[in-house]
Amino acid sequence: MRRTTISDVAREAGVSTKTVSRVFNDEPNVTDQVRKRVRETAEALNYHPNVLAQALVRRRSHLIGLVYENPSPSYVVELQMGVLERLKNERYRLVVIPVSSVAEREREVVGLLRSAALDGVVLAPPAADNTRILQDLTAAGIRFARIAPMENLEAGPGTLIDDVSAAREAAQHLLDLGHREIAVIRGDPTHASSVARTRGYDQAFAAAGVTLRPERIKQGLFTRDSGHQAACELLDGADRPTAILAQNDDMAVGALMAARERGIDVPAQVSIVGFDDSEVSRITWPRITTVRQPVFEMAVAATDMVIAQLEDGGSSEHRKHPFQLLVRESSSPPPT
Amino acid sequence: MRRTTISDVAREAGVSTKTVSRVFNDEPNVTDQVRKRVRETAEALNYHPNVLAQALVRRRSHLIGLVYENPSPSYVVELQMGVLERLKNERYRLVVIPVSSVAEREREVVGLLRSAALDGVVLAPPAADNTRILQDLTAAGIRFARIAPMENLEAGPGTLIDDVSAAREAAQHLLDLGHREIAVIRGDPTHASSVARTRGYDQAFAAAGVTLRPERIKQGLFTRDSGHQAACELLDGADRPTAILAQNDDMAVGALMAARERGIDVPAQVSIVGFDDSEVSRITWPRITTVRQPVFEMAVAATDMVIAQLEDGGSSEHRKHPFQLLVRESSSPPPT
DNA sequence: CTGAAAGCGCTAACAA
DNA sequence: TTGTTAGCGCTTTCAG
Repeated sequence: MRRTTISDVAREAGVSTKTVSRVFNDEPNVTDQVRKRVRETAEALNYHPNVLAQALVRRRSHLIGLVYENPSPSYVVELQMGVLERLKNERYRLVVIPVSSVAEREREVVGLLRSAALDGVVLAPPAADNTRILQDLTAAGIRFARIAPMENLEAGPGTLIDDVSAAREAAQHLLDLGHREIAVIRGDPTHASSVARTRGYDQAFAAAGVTLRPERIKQGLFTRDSGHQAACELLDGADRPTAILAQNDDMAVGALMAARERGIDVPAQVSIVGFDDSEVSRITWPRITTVRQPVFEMAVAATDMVIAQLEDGGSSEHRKHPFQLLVRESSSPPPT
Repeated sequence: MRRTTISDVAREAGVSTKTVSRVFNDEPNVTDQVRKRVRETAEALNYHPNVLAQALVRRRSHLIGLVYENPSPSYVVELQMGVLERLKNERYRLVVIPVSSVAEREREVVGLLRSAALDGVVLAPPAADNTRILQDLTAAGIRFARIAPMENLEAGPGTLIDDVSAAREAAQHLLDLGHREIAVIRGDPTHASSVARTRGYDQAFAAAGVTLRPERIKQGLFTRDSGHQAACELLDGADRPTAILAQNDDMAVGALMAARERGIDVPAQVSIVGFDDSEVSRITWPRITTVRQPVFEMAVAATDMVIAQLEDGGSSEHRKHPFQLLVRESSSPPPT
């Protein structure tokens, strides 16, 4: 049993295929009478246009990709929900493209996207900063918009945030509380935001005349496990810091768990500050002081940019998003 | 600047399009010499096969959908990661299809899937139990596999779990600890698992001769907020239960937060037991006692079933997955 | 207002 | 081993 095609309907309704096409695409120049007859025969024959054939001839798959590298599930979830929010009530569908290591696979990524026939993609960090990927995408004619790009800003539109200032405020918060024995858990160094956040922290420390001890700077990977691991080392060390600055909330949660395992009270003995305002930062106890990144809204905006390019050329302007320090229960003055 | 097509390559390499096609599809009957020449001209012309044209003629889009209704983000995340895990190193791509209300939109869902040209779909509850959707899917020739179906088991393959027994064990755990003043927060009644879990609870209560007070049975929606809301009512009521059984972990987390807001110690004053072993159940404090559902593995298995049907007909056998009671820090004997 | 013919870019079937 | 012919199911001319 073959699927019914447009010709079946045309034959049955006694019209040409073009007329059926017109009816299904709400084009003018068809009498209401014919329109009705076509609709009815289509219904009777259980006809549904073959979207692949449409896609081929229209050169549009109506597929939009979301490219991400997965260190932090909560970040990805918000991103994805944002994209889906914008795609709701649109003809476009979301194809999820997880990439194990953008840095290593930059050569393959665009092939991956091409083989999915994507009309456009939303690029999360660190793909958003990868020069090679941006070039290849442009060459392949795949529209894109970026989440929080920090480099190659002229390469295409994106949703910007001021990671440096946001990080500075997070560090300043701890300094204001009186902390001086501060430790830092950095994120994946291949993510530009990690570099930016480090710079922001450093600006705050420099302005306050505080110098971090080298052994108090730990390298994480934006994952909870890496945060846990780093925190273990920090908390088991000879003299424990009074505060930990983690470059995202997942690592902050890892640090919180490490403290809990050791019976170290947060925030009384150690303050913890995260970054992002991920879902997880709100369900732990104590809830984690963090800097809100409007990830959801940024994803909505980026998707909007992709659609705009697809529909009407679209401008390539960036959009700037605000951050906000959220002081919660995981930070307090250092123990006296 | 047009995209290069297979004919461009054929002309340039002095062969027929079919030969180029053979080369790109690794078919036999092409001399190595020709093969090489074709590869080189393709490279020089920057040729990439148009996957939409391939899809049209092969009647295969290589797109697999994941259909879900979103009450619990942590559940969806695990599901999606499972699907992606199985799709890794496959030609298939994942299209995410969130559905606001399966019950209300059952008529539209298959149209939605058809318009995405999906080869197959993984159906999460409650779509997995929707008779109409299963029928339409079969009629449309879209392969599917289901996550934890509870009804229409003969309609197609799925990954089964024994929700009733799992729920019984969760309830039994509280009874064994000595609890008698137990409250229940139910999940969305349109999900069959909610009904099954209720039955499991009831079996345990009946066997122990315990009768729940009607006002201690609250209706939730599987969301954290709904769990929070229900717990507020339970904890503010005249006489507080000594234990709360929530039908998933998100609602359990909501209950935990409600207890915390009121300064009620968990588990000393109130025990809380969840369901699913979601990520969130492990990062709260206390960690939540729950019943592990191997959601990730089930998603892998379901995806496997879809691919099997697509590749080689595939059997339509169900696969059974085990559950496991995980006793953690949120449950203890009732206060004396 | 309607339809015939010519593709979109590819592969299947068959012939050479 | 290679090429020719005919589609896949739709839309786009452009003529009527």
